[in-house]
Amino acid sequence: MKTIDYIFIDNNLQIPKYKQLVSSIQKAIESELLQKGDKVDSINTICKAFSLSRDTVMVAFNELKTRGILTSIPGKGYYIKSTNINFQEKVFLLFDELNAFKEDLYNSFMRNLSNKIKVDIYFHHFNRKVFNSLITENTGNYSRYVIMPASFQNFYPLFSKLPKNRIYILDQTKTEFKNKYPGVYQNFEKDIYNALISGNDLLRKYKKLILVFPAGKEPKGQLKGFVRYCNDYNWEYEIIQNPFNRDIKKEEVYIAPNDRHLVYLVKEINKNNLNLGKDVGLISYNDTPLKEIAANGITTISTDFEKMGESLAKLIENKQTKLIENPSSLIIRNSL
Amino acid sequence: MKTIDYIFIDNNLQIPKYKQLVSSIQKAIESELLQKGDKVDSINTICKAFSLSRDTVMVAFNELKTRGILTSIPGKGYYIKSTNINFQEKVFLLFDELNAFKEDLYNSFMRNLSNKIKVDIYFHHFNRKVFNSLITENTGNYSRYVIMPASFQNFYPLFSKLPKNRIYILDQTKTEFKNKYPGVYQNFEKDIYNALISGNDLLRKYKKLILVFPAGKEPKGQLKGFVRYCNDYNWEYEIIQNPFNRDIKKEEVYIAPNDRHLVYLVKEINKNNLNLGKDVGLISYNDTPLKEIAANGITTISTDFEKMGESLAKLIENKQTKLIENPSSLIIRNSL
DNA sequence: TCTAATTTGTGCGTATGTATG
DNA sequence: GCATACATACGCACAAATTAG
Repeated sequence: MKTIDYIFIDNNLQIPKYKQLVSSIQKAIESELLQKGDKVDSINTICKAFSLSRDTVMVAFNELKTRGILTSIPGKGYYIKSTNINFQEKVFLLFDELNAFKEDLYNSFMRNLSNKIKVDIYFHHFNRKVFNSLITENTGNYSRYVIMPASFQNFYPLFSKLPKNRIYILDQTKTEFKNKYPGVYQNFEKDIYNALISGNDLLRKYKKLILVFPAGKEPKGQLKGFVRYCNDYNWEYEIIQNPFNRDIKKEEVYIAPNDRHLVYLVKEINKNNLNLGKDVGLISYNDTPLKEIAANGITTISTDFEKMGESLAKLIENKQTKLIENPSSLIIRNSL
Repeated sequence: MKTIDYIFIDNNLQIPKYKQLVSSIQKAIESELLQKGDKVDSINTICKAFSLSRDTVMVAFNELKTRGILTSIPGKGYYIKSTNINFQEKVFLLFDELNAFKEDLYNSFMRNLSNKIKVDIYFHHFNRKVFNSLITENTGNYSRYVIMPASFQNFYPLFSKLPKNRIYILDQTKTEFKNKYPGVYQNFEKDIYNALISGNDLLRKYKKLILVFPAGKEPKGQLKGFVRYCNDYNWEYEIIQNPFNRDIKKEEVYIAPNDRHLVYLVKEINKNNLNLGKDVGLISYNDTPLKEIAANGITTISTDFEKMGESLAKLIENKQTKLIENPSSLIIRNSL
């Protein structure tokens, strides 16, 4: 029988065998007995050599895989992928797209996470195929999976091979999987509804509300909440796909979730010598520092991305399984 | 024994041998070592030359056959049928940090890249250890490496195991490795120098230039270019680490590369009833759409991130090895 | 081309101890 | 005392990938 000199298993010890195996490999890396790229003995040889169950070795190797230390190639074997044994956890973070307010979310998430946790970031760009392949390709290589599903439907089957209780849904959720997966989400419908109510006094000087809703990436809850508010409070309203070539009239309020639309609207309002915040109202979505000084202050409906990052980090650090609704508010500035 | 110079098999590598064989042939076609119609060495010569099993070679050749790259003539041998290889390019993209103007750069890069190329994005957060481990851990997993080295020194040794001619330096470069690696870079010193010259007429109404330079992440070229301009044009100048608690006086111009400093300055200027663009000047760095409407328009020194993404995509698509200086300009708005 | 050996990956069943309510 | 859930450990079978002869 082959002798393996870097693994030590003691049956009488209190420590579970698979954990002894994990720390054996770690120590072998520390003492440079095992180096990057080295092949580790196969599951079968190890379980025979130490009379362990195949499963026990598998459990140990899987943990090392989720920490990024080992990698496996079916039919070939296990290899040392990284000699950095400091990370206890590796997080798979799947965003929809890179944009300005992700900066706050991501930085707050990283700041609130202990440095024993490593985060890899991916983007699916609202492309279902990319979304699918990123998840399936990275299955098994991370200890936590944080996923921003955008408005994709029916993606549970993708999760079937991910470890349960290690999945977190970010930003969006549906009633269908409430209480099914933990995470932090925006209640889009409620947020816009309540934000508009809290702006009732300021809105009174206008006659018509216009939501700019391109209907691609935007969450449908926004639309629902807007329509519900308009109906409940007897507003004349309109939903448009974009503001371009539109004749902007006095006593209109525009709600523009997209920043390029926002910039266009501000410029058009100035060009037509309309007074922003008096003749025409403007409400933006997702706050960034610059909106405080843009057009003398843009009123914004925004979820608290700092808080979202913090809540997510806490969920992961403390292994909690809550579903947290992220706070949102209307930040009132001169544009309304 | 015959020497075969276009096949490379490494038994210690984690990649299956037949896959190494497939990519050897592909790379030989790419580099025009093998051309359409060429005869490939026979299965027997290859399996003897590299001590492989006959089957291993067969598996590789069969895969190349089903992909339409090879064709076989019984009794004669294998021939290159098509040089149209569509093997999946994977790009390793290492950014410094996630921030608002990366959005433009990244989106333009992705838009200009053919969609068969996959991009994984990483961040080193100006942490040298993270920078090192991300590169070493991902060595061998990608066909292209795009690296934003920030102001790190002496990182060539890290590149030794990366495939040569597959490395691109982004955003920063040093005279030391000009002409060594292709890429797209900002000439920070020249850009700020020329931008300020192009603003000479507008600057004339002020007396003192103040650069807000936190001296951490910011490239030193900015500082050098600023000082050189001030000396060449006889300006009174000052360099401060941050604008907080500073008494802002008339006839001062602030150059604020950091957006939080920018927002603070605008608010302070308003609070002190100073007239932005008349009493006090303000120049920002890195343009984003919102800066057009912030404080009635913020004058900005900015490299063209759209162009940077486009140039980078073209370098990769066309396998060029140029080092491109990205265009930069002073975008004049009301704040100066 | 066929057969065989080795390896990872997955699924299912079983058993034991421990913690929780 | 009982039911339940969870972690640990073992055994077996089968699928799919890799490599060899």
